[in-house]
Amino acid sequence: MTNRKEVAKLAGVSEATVSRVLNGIGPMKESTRQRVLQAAKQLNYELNAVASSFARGRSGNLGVVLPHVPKVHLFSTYYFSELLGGIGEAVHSGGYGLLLLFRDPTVVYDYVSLYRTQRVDACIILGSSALETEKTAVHRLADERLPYCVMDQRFDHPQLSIVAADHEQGSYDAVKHLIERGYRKIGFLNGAPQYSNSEDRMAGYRKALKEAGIAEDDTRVYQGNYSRTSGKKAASQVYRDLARLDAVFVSNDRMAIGLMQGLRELGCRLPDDLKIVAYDNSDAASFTEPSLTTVKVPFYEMGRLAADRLLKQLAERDRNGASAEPIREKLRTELIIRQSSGN
Amino acid sequence: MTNRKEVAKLAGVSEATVSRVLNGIGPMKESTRQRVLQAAKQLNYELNAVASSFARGRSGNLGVVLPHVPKVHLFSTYYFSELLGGIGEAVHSGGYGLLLLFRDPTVVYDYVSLYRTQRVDACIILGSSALETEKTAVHRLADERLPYCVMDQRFDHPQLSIVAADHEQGSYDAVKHLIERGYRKIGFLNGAPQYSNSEDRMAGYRKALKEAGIAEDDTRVYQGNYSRTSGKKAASQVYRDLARLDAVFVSNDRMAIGLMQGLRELGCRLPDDLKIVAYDNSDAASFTEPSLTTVKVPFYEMGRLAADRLLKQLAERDRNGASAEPIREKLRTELIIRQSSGN
DNA sequence: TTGTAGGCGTTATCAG
DNA sequence: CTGATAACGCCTACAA
Repeated sequence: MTNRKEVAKLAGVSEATVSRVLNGIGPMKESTRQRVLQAAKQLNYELNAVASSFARGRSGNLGVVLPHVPKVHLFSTYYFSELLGGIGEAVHSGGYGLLLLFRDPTVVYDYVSLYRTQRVDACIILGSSALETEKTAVHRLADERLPYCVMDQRFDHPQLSIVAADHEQGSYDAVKHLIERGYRKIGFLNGAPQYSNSEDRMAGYRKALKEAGIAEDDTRVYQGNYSRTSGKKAASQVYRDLARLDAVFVSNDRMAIGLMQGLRELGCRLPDDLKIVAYDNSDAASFTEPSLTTVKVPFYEMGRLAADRLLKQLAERDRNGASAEPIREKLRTELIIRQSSGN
Repeated sequence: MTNRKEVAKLAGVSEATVSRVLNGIGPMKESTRQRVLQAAKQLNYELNAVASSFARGRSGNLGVVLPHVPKVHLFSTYYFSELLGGIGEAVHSGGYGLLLLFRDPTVVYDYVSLYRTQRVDACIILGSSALETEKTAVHRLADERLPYCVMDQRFDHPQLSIVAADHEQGSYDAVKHLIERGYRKIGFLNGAPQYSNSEDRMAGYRKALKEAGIAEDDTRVYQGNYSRTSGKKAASQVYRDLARLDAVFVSNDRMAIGLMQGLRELGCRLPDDLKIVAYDNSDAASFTEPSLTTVKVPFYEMGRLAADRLLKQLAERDRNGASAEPIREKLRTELIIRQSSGN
């Protein structure tokens, strides 16, 4: 492995000059620059990223923490893949590395350790939940004023860094759409309760009902876990309650797809027998039969935004040592009307 | 940032001993071990990964090179997300880091540079094509005997490291299935030609026709690029040729979905008017209407296999300096029969 | 504009 | 079983 010393020798300059040229730092004579570049090329030399990181005390990586979800191919999920794509774009164009960090389900995760071991300069936490251990772990990050961002999970504390979508509003819009079309017996198939996500949807659902003067009815609320399978499982309950339901609001497209499959197998005709509004606007939403009326969430943009902000914080910190202000962003959703809601 | 020296002092041992304890290397007295562990915990000390990498001369990362595909959210693609998931699983359980490397479309990529800069110890190349520049870049990796693996792209040279699926066989099976059901006018909507992938499918298609004594007819071959949009575009041509077609074999599910959407908009009834066999067995295949008969490809396993092999090579190399044997694997596909082929 | 030199936190080799 | 010590390759004041 050819190193800086050899290049310096060949170019007839000091090692420091080699570094300056390759990092484009400080003023230098063009002729020197050329000589160094020439020598580097001739020797096939490039900066050793690990050594640079070491000397600089920064890894140059942004970490993305991924949850462990049993039996699910995480990346093949619209939610995660879009978030990751957005993050990737920002990280790439910011010149950082993107390090994927897989959570081990058996271990209490210590985010701070990622920084202590210097594997990342900042990190984005996906699939975070409201579990107590999780909450303390995130608080620890905030206490240490480390650059981090939690994705789409609300905590009560206003000083935590979070990029999220406004799921209460999104859900409200979805349910209101059904109400406006004249449906009043509206069920709700929600996802796993440990995400604030799910609570927010519930809040939006309730708000819309209340506003329309429709009494809530817990027996119309079904519980899934965002998987297609859970949607399919819910089908039998929904089918049983069909007489008491005009429509169902479903917390994501995957569950809605499962639900529709299940209902159809039970002999339902959709959307005639039941109107459905789903959530996410994944690719699949446009080609199910009937196509899904659904709430579009800008996951890609959320990922990009979070990463952009973090990189800016890092740059700022390197410039003047400023410690990070919390990132607080809540993005808007948009209702996409298709056939499943009876149009 | 607390470092080894402080821990050594607190534990009353040398720095070397601290390292040995934390790396679990060599024999040591249990009491010493405990003292060191105790001190480390008390000081909140953990090994600095960057410093370790530096001293060891290995980054501890496996890189995954991602192609740039304009206007496509790469991760939201069944193909890439499954591959990535498999790679992730292997890398994670192997204790390595997973570094995502985004190709810049404007730059000729030099894979060797990834190793020279020490950003990765090994890498997996996704979305590789048969372009000349790509071929030389990969050959360079092989010449340098670096640990790498190309995913699902065949090159003529038998010494290159590749994990692939047997797409010729898969395509053959698909077309044969149609022939066995009595269809003889079989079209083919293929993906972008710069992937060996696509050639192989073509070969399988031809082989099946030939074996059944069906004359080839180039006017029944349509060109897409694996995107849904391209499938939808092809719909008008296919529709025009409908009288000369019993069935179409489509190179992936996404295009098939686009094709079906397009055909339906033109007034086709599926599968009555046209039988379709697709490729990939993505999640969507089971909930399109009609559901897709398709060729299942073990992308996840392919990713895992490639990563596993590379990690083994790295371990081997660290143990005895052995330089890597090329990885050569071709995995089997499986035909999944659903409704779109007329069942 | 360029050179000198100290330091970054480990690993690994070699003694003891 | 443990300690001392020389790398590792680069960055960055500071000096010239």
